[in-house]
Amino acid sequence: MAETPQPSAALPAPPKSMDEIMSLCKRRGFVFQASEIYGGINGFWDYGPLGAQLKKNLRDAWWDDVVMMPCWGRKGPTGDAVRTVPLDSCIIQNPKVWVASGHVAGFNDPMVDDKETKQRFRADHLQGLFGLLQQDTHGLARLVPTGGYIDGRTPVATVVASSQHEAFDLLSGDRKLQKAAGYSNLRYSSQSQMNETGGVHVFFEFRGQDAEGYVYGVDPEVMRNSPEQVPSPFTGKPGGLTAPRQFNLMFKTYIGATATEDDIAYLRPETAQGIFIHFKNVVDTTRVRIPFGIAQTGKAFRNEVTPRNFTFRSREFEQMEIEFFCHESEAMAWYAFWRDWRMEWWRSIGLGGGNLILREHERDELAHYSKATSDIEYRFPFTAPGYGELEGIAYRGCYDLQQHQEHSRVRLDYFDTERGEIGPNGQPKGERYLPHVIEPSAGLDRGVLALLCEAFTPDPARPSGVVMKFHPRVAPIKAAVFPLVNKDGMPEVADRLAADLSKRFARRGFIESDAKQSIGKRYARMDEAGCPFCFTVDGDSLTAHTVTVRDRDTLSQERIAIDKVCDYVGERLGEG
RNA sequence: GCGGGCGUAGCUCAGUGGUAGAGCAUCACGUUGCCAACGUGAGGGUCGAGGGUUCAAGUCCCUUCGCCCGCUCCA
Repeated sequence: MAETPQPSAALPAPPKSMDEIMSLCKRRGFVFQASEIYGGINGFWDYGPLGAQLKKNLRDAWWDDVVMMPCWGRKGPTGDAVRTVPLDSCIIQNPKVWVASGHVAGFNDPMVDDKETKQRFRADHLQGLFGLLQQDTHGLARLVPTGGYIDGRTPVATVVASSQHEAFDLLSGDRKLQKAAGYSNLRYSSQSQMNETGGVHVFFEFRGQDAEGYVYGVDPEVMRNSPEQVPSPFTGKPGGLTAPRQFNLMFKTYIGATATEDDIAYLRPETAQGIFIHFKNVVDTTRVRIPFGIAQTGKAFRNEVTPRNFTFRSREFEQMEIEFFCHESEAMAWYAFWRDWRMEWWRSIGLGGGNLILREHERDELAHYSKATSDIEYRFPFTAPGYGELEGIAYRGCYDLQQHQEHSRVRLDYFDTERGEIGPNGQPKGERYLPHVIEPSAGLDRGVLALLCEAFTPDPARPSGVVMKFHPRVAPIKAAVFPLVNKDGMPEVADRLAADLSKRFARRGFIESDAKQSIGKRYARMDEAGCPFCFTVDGDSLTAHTVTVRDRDTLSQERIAIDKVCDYVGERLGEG
C-alpha cells in the first residue's frame, strides 16, 4: 500500500476560503441554513450533529472554567480566589427592563446621529432653513412635493424641533446659527398654506437682512442620499450627521393571546440585563461577597439590519456573559485581570497563533458609561486582514445597577462589611455602595465559527484535502476505533475498545467506530470531522493486545497497549 | 438600505429553447492487511419559489426568497 503521507508542513499555508469552510460545514453536518427546505430565512443558522456537539463542548468549556473552577483556580488581583455563581434568566422580561437599560429608547423611529457630539435625534425632527429659489416664478407651489417635505432641497441650517413653529423660534433666536448660514436678523414674515398635493402645507416664511426663505422639515431623501450636504443642528457643519437609521433592533412579541399594544414584550437583545436585575437576589441568597461574578449563557436576539458573514452576525445567537461586581477602587485591576485571562482562555482551546488579538478601545470608541473596554478579536477569513469581535471585556462602572435602581425604585446597593473606618470595637464600620462591574461578554456562535475557521486546514497531501484541527477539548468526535479489516476477530476487539472509550468519554463527545470501506477512507473521514485520535485494531492486537493510534495533526502512528487507550485519550482531553 | 454576482443530486459543477447529466459522496453485496483501492448493483432532482412568453423553458422575461462580494450599518 501507499506510504504514510507526510503532513505538508513545509509548504506555506494555503489561504482559507470561507466558501470551502461553509461547504464543509454543510457536508459534514456542522451548520445548516435554518428552514432550508423552505428557502431559508435570512440571519438564522442551525447546527447539525457535529456542530451541535462542538458548540456544546465550547459552552461546557466556558462553564467549567468560569463557573465550576473560575479562572482555573487562579487568584484574582485582590489575592482571593475568583468567585462566580451561575444564573439562568428568561429571554422575555418585563419591558421596563429594556427601558431602564436604554434599549427601548427611540427605537421605533429612524434616528440620526451627530458624529461629533454623539447626539441622537429623530430624523423627522430635523427642521431646515431654506432660502427661496432664485427663479421661483411658479411660487411656492413648485416646492411642494409628496410626503410633506420639500423635495430634494438642501437646507442652509438645521435645528431639532418637533414643529415648524418651534423650529422658527429656535432659528430666529440663534444669531450664531443665522450667521453661519449666511443670514442675519431673521424675523417672521408670513405663514402660507398650500394644498396643491391634497394636503395642507404650512410654511413659516421669514425675511432676513437680504433674503427670504422658509422653514420646513428636511427631506428624508436628502438626508439619506446626501448626508454630507446637510448641516448639523449642533455644530452647523455639513456632513456632521449620519444618514437616518432604523434602530428597532429588538424583536417584538406579545404576551398573552390578545396581542394588543399593551402586551408588547421584547426578546432580550443581551443576556446581561437578566443578571443585573437579579443582583440583589443573588447577594441575598448565596452568601457571596464582593468581589464576585454572576455568569450566564443563553440566546439573545437582535434584528440586525444586515445579517452577514455566515453565522458571524445572526439575528438569533448565544452569549456567554459574566458580570463581575467589585468595589470601584479595585475595578481597573479586575478589568485587567479578566481581560488577560479571557485572552488566555481562548488560546487554551485552540485559538492560539496570530489570528487572535486583544484590542483596547480608543477613548472616543467607549460608551459614555464605560471607563475601559477591550475586544478579543479573531481574524476570520472574511475579515482578514482585519479582525472580528469574539468577546468584549467592558468596565461599565455602576451604570447598569444605577439605571435599574432608578427605574425600579429598588435599592440595589451593597453593604460591604469589610470596608469602612475601623470602629471602636475594632471592626470595620462597613461601606454601602453600588458595585462597579466588569463585563466579559463572549459570543458562543462566534466562538464556534472561529474554532471552525481556525481548525480548517487545507492539506493537499491528504486524501481528504482538508483536516479540521480542533483542540481535543472541543472536538465533537473524541476518538474513533477501526478494525483494520473486517475479519479475524478484529471487529470484536474494536467493538470492545469502542465500548470502553464510550463509557468514559461519550459524555464529552462522540466515540466513532467504523468498519466500512478502506482504512484510508475512514481516516480521511475523521480528518474532515476533526477527530483527533484514531485507534486501529490489526493482527497484532489479537496477540500482543496493542493497537495503533494515529495522530490527526502529525499523521504519526504509535503502538500502545489496548488497556492504555482510555488513559491516552484522557490525558489529551485535559483530564491530567 | 444601495450596487454587483450566484442559486441544477448530499458536495463540486456541466448543460444558450427540444428526453435531467458527470465526478465524488451515500447504501447493498463481494473483495480488503495502515491513509478517500477495486468490481457489481441501487437510491437520490417538481433545475430556490411564484408568475409570464412559447408548440416546447433549467435555458428568455417579471416578481420573490436565500447566499456571496463591495459600500452602508452594527444601539
